[in-house]
Amino acid sequence: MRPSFANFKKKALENSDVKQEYENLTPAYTLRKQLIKIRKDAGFTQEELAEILHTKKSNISRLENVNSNISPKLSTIEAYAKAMGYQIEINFIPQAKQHINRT
Amino acid sequence: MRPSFANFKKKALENSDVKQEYENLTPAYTLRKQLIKIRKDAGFTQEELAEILHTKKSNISRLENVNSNISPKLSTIEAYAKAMGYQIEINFIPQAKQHINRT
DNA sequence: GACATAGTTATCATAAATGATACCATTTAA
DNA sequence: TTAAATGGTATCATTTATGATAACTATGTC
Repeated sequence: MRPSFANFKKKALENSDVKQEYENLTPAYTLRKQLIKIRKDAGFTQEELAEILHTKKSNISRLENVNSNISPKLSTIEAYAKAMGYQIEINFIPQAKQHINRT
Repeated sequence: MRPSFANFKKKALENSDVKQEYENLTPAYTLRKQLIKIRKDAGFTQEELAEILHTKKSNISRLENVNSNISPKLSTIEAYAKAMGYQIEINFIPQAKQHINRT
């Protein structure tokens, strides 16, 4: 395989639906979508929420944006939720044991 | 009121049942209790968990300890949970509107 | 076109979480 | 009574989230 094609394949996989679906299951991704939803439902813009939290809209954007690779503090999520009229609840779900798939 | 007694009352209130119950409802407090529970249920010591997470037991203690006033990162909670065989799930619960209590 | 609104991205400074080390308290077993 | 095991506390260094500012895209309205 020529290197250029290998490189193309690698980059393609990075943006593939497989990776996309995998990332959609990540707590961080789910969280951001939830944050955006409760803000929109409450009828606030990023700038309005920022003012309530005494911060700037750019910071709210960074928090909500999927592309940002930060892992927010629990208190940040709490404050965001409270400002929009929500409490947060964290549940721990037992993981199913992984086993090798023998086809 | 003499200052010494005022000071005593202040310190007493800080440790009162009222404050205790109030803090027990906080997500941070609930979280720590949940963390400790899943670790104990899985049969691990702080030191054993620390080794899995490539860190030190003192850091695990700080994370679990109620007296510590840190607000952990989401990724930290995730890693802890995963190491003990759990996934985390964050739910947003609508807050009941506060109203002034007119007695 | 000009203008406002809503959100994004980049950068830098600051605050806070985390890592590492050391030491202390308590409990339990030899 | 020692010694090991478990957990807690304090401190410092490092990493990282957050705050603040500025510039940008995209959209809609006049």
